Amino acid sequence: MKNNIKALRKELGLRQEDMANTLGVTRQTINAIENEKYNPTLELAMKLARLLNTTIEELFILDL
Amino acid sequence: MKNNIKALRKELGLRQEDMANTLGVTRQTINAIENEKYNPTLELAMKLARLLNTTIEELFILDL
DNA sequence: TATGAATGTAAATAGAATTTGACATTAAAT
DNA sequence: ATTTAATGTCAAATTCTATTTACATTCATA
Repeated sequence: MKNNIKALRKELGLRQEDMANTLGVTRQTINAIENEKYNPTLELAMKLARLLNTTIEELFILDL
Repeated sequence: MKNNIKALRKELGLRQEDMANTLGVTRQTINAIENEKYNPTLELAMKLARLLNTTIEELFILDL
């Protein structure tokens, strides 16, 4: 499961902490998802996609 | 978080147990997701969407 | 090169997803 | 009306996600 959160995040000029605050999670959670430490829940992933003005399918790539 | 898994599943003539088997989870997990008992992980949600020939965005509706 | 801001990371813990096993309910068909 | 398949549900145990706290590392810039 890869993703391009970091690229999209930087396009918007946001820090991990900014995203964490607006999504109501911690900075470490955002960091862990960006660096593919684990799979987020669907709801958090959808909020992430919405914040980054994109879709789940464009944000996350299920490698299989 | 609503979804239309049941409708799409029946269009394909699949049972909950069929989906569970192909996705490598238990029937109870499929049932719980269909009946909105909890949010699945992103990976499972993506596999579900792929199995049902649709996208996350069309399968799940984040009510907010 | 030194300083601060942003990011990476780790361990412990809490909390939620999923499994297991079992039983109840519904739907379909005989 | 019976039987069987399919679905709904529940409790306990397990696995994994997510939080918290804390410290290390990278990166930019003075």
